[in-house]
Amino acid sequence: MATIKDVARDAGVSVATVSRVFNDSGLVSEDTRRTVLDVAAKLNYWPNGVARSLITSRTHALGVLLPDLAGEFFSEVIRGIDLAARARGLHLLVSSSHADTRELVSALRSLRGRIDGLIVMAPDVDAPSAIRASAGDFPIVLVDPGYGVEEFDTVSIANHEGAQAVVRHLLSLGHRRVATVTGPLSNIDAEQRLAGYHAAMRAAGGEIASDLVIHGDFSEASGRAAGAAIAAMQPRPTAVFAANDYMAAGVMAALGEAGVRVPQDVAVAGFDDIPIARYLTPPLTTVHVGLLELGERAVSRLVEIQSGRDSAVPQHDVLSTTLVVRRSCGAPSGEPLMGKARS
Amino acid sequence: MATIKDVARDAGVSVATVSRVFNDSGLVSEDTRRTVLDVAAKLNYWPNGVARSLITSRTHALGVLLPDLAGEFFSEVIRGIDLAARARGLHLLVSSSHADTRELVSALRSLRGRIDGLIVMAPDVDAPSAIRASAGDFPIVLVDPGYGVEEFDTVSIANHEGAQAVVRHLLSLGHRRVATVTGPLSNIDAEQRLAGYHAAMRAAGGEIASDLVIHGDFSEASGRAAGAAIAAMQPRPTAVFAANDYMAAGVMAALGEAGVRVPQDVAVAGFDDIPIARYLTPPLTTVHVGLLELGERAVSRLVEIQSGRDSAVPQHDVLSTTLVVRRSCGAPSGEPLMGKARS
DNA sequence: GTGCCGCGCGTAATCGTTTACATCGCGAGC
DNA sequence: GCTCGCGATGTAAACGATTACGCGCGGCAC
Repeated sequence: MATIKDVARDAGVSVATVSRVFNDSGLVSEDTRRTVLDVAAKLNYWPNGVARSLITSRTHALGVLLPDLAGEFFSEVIRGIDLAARARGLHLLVSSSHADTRELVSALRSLRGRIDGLIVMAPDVDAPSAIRASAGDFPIVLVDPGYGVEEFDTVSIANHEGAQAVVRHLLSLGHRRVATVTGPLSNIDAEQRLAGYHAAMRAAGGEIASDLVIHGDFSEASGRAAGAAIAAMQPRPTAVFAANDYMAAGVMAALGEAGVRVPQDVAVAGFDDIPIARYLTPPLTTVHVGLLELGERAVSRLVEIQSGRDSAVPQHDVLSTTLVVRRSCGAPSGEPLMGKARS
Repeated sequence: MATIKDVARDAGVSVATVSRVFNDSGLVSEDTRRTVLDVAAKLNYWPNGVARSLITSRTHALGVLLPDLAGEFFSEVIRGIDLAARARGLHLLVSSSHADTRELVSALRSLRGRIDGLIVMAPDVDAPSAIRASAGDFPIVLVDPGYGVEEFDTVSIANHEGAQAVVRHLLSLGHRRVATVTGPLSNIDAEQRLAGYHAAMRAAGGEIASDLVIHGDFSEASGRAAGAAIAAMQPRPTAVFAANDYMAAGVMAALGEAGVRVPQDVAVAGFDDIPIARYLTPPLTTVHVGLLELGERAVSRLVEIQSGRDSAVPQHDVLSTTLVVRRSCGAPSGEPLMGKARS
């Protein structure tokens, strides 16, 4: 592969001039400029990004650490990040499936010097301190972290409000016996969504009972199990709030198999508004989370920090949610059937 | 951030020794080894990846160029790549949403020197030559490219066989009037799947008629439109093969709204077996494509080429498909309802 | 005692750029 | 005619690592 020296030699100029041509740093005559560009094209030359990064200490790449890539939740988040990064001419160095904190630390290390900033989605509670300890000197934004992470910039989801809104909606439709299927207990989203459920139930006179809280793990399978349990309960709840859409899908499938009709016999609602939610039968009432925007905000915050503006104080951005009423809860739908198709 | 020099100074050794410690290249006494490691830990030192890459010309990163990140198809492919890369200690530099070939070329350039190999999913027919012209000196694997790309290593999907198998299955259930909804004409998958449909129809005595071929664009919306059209046809086809699962979902939704029952009135089948396929109502009969394996094979081929083995001749790997019978086609299902849940 | 071997380590070149600083030539101003 | 200023270009020092090569030294064989 041709280097800057080859181009300089063939064009009869110094490497500095070639460099200046490729960096638009003016002060090079139109003639030499053209010559250099011609020679470069002939040699298929393009500046080596790594060498460039070494001297400028800018990589034009952002690191993205995710716990997983499966499912539409992560898929949408990373898509949002990609869109935002692309708009700013940044590359993405992704790394997922970090089972434990140790793996996360080793991933962090190998990113040293390769990225200008980092976006981390770390479900583990002890992750933040590990990150602080082993990260390089690049800025970091935590997406959807736990409580009380003061030291980092964060972007999170208004889980509590969203859950409250959807449960309040179910109560407003006349339901009193509203069950919930939770996510894994250690997960912060799950915890906050459960708290939102409790708050709404208390505030609006829902029935409070421990058997109405069914534990799941965010998977479709756990939703199915919960759905089967709900179908068999005596008396049966008249509504179910699942802490994410995948579990809601499982609940609906299990209810259907047990001969329980949705929404006539039991209303169902989910959380996240992943793309498939609208394609389920019946279309799922859920809480819309701007997953794309989550990524956009993380990237833009990172760029802000880098550019020096506003660097000192970590900011805590909370993404608000919107209730999306579809047919699964039995209320008149607020959304046209063909609307908002995401292709 | 501490550099190798800082560590060398504090540990009272030369930079070469520090380097040797971090590269396990033997020939360093246990005592100095320990000292160096201690000092490094104290200074939070870790070798700078960029500097390392510059001299070794190994980046331990793979580039991934995709047309898009949306939807479960791409999501699964990239997940497969990620899994395979992680298993080999490689990072992923992803870049998506390349509307045209020009954008692809500029992305390719900026990858120069930053990756050890490249995986490209380029739907455009003219892409391969553009890639060859502007790529660096790293190996390239094309995933699911068009016909006749002899110069590159490729991994593709057995579209023709898969489509033939599913259509043959519909015919074996007694259907004769089988419609198909195609993908965009320019897309190679769409073309091959349509060819497979035609081949099966001809071979097994299906009804051949041009109005049975309905054009779509792989989006759920186009599937809905096709479904509405099918519901209104006289006489109505008794089965539909949609060229991907998203369109099949749209077809089923539109049929349902038109009061046409699936599978009693019309059998429906799709292609790809994306994760949501099993959660649709009824669960979708489709052609399973090992999307994860697609990624795995691309990565392993790249690694093979790098390691020098078997470098010369481009290989063309074809991933076979499997028919997955679920309830949407009315045949006895081959899959237990709870089976194969992907979490 | 001498020569040789090999371990442990240091010196310095190198990777491909960017960029501060030096240099050169040339027209303007006096 | 001499200096000054400035635009265009070259020289060389970084950036942070890896690694070929060389060197000192202790032990062993003769």
